[in-house]
Amino acid sequence: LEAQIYYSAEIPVNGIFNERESLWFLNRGYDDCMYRVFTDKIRRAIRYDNELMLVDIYPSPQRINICWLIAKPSEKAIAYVLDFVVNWFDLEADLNRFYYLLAKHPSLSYMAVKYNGLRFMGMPDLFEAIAWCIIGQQINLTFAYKIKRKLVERFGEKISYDGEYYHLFPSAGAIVNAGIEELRAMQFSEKKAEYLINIAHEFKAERLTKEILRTLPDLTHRLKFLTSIRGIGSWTANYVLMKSLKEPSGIPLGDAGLLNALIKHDLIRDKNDIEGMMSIFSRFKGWESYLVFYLWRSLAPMPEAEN
DNA sequence: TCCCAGGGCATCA
DNA sequence: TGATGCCATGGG
Repeated sequence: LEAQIYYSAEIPVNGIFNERESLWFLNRGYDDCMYRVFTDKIRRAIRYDNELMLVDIYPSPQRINICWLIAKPSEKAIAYVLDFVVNWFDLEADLNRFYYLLAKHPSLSYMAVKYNGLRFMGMPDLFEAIAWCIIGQQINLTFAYKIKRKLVERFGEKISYDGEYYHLFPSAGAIVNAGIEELRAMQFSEKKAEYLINIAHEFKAERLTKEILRTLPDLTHRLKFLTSIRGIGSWTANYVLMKSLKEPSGIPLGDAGLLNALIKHDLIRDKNDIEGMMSIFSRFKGWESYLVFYLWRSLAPMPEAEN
């Protein structure tokens, strides 16, 4: 039975795009409760102002098609969703610039071929990105997604469609009303519960927004601003800037996966080899976060053998 | 059992 | 911008 489609739109892609890599990334074995992956599309809920939407997103090499399922969206909501998808899939980057730098590196040049067309997957919602970092600090990803799901199912809005629920990440306003004990019961540590509620207050009071971060002059100032907030250290600040604000030079130094990938490629001696790490990244000015993303990618097996 | 997970902070020197 | 202990729990 065909789903009723109330509106559809398409976004052209700037250059090469490997849609199978994107789908693989979104469905790589973790239980992310923010979307549902089908063989050829992703379905998720998106809110703009007071419009609650459910969309199917069909990625293909030349374009991404979007279909609205629940109701006809307003013009502003359409524009918001298109911008959201462009940021989520990083459709505006010119990957050739990155591949040019990769080609000059003897032990990393293979990535431009093996992961050709892989685009940096972002996290457009800044509050979600920070909350996700707080949750994920120093615990394994499986457990982190488990906690995230509990938080989302308890405090987030949801849409019921075709027998499934589609969730929105909780607003800061919803988390402000959570108690430490309630988050502790969801297996947050005491500190993480404190951090998250405090950060929700910062968002609700609009002392922390994407616009404020964009207004700051450079990466150094943005890092300093973020790390002045309790619970946000260097790793979280860099991760958030690259995932949510498309900061091209963000490097989550100290990241366990990043260090493992660098050691695996024999690019650093050990996890304390800061100079070795800076030496690698100095070759990728303006594309540091892309290198991080590709190094993370290299830790996982290929999605299909014939790739 | 022990160690490590997509860290950060308090404390001590 | 030193080193160490602690937090929470699950998987290898």
